[in-house]
Amino acid sequence: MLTTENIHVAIVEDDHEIRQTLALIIDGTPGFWCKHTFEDCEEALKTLPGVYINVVLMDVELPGINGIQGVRKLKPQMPDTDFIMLTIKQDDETVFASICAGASGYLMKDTPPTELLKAIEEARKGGAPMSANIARRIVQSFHQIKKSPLSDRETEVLKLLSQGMNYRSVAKQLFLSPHTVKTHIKNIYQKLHVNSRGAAVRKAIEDKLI
Amino acid sequence: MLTTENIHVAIVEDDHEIRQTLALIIDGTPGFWCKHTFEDCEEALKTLPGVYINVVLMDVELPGINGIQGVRKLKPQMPDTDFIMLTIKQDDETVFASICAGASGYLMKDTPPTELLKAIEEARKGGAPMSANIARRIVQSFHQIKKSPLSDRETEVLKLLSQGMNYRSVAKQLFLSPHTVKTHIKNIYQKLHVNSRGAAVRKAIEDKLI
DNA sequence: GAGGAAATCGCCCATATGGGGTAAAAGGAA
DNA sequence: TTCCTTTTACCCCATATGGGCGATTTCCTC
Repeated sequence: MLTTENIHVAIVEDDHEIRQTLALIIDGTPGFWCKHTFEDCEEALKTLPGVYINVVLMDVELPGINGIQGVRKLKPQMPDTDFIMLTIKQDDETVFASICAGASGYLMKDTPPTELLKAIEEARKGGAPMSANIARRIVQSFHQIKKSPLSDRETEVLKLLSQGMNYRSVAKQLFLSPHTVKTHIKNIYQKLHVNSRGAAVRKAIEDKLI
Repeated sequence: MLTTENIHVAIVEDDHEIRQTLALIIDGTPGFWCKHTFEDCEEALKTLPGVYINVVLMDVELPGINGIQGVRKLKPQMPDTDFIMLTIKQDDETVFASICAGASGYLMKDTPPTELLKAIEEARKGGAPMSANIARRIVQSFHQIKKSPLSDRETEVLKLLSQGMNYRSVAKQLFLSPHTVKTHIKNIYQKLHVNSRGAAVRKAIEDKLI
């Protein structure tokens, strides 16, 4: 019965004390079982791919192969295992790199034990546990609030262009003269500092204009 | 004293019953105050920019201006206000569009009252409250492990195209004949099922190919 | 060793594109 | 009021583009 089975946890953490503390928290809680602890990724890479583990707590700042590189190597070999990064840093780069590498969650090292256990459960359930400020950072990376340099009409035109339409199709769609469409496009290019469809579409998407 | 002040909440939700239920939950809880309710974005747009509101609960599926468009219009005028989307859908597009529009959180409509209130507080504290599976979707959007249908060369060509280069420039850059570049582009179009620069660039970016 | 992508190069041709202009009406901001 | 932006519309013209063909070589897989 998977639902009543313990969650199998592994820890990769170079600091002896923290490692022991984490292991004690996990083993001291019903439903959790700390199966493996590693001092570094090199050790983890030797053992983890061959064993059954649900959640790996992975320190980010590790000597040698760091936690992010570790996840990048391990995740493809353990697609059903969830990786939760533990870190003292919370700069955007580290957070994103971890997530891109395949981590499911991202917690600060000072996360209280109860939170940590909840996070492990949440990761197992398919969630993406992360400290509130980290979640916000990720969300903010989507925001890009700066307002569009393009007018509504121009945005509309560019959107259609990005769908592969040409002057005539856009004109027909928007009930405009092809000449007008062309004027809009010229203005779009000026505003975006580009001079081709490809570059315009790219810039528009990157800047979330369309 | 901001810390002891009630959290001022507004609701935009077309379903009468849900709207009343949400308002009751909020007004029935110490520390929360439902200041406004709206049936649609049009109404909300008239009133909200002029009032003091901490958190807006915004239905996604609204008649007329939908919740995403609503947030896009409102957020720039209310940068200190947090928007939490409420939805029955959880498809990737909707989630991402919401977040890009400026939403801070994203909850399913069946979120229990206590969770909802926690989410409002969390948003106010600078977090990004979202249902576990939605958080996971966002995280997964970073993963994107699926391999490209384009060959390395084609990817290279498309990347240059997206920067605004034409056949000749690309050819020069890659030490190829313009004919070859054209052939690559034709193949790219075939593989991506498009027939123009704009659409190719768009698809490539959306599928994270370049 | 046959089949199939990938990468390279070529030609023809109708049409789309981008850059250079001009201009007028409507609406908001200074 | 004046100025600017937006939206609409038109002109000319050189060049880029996309679709239709075909071809060789290499390399990988079956």
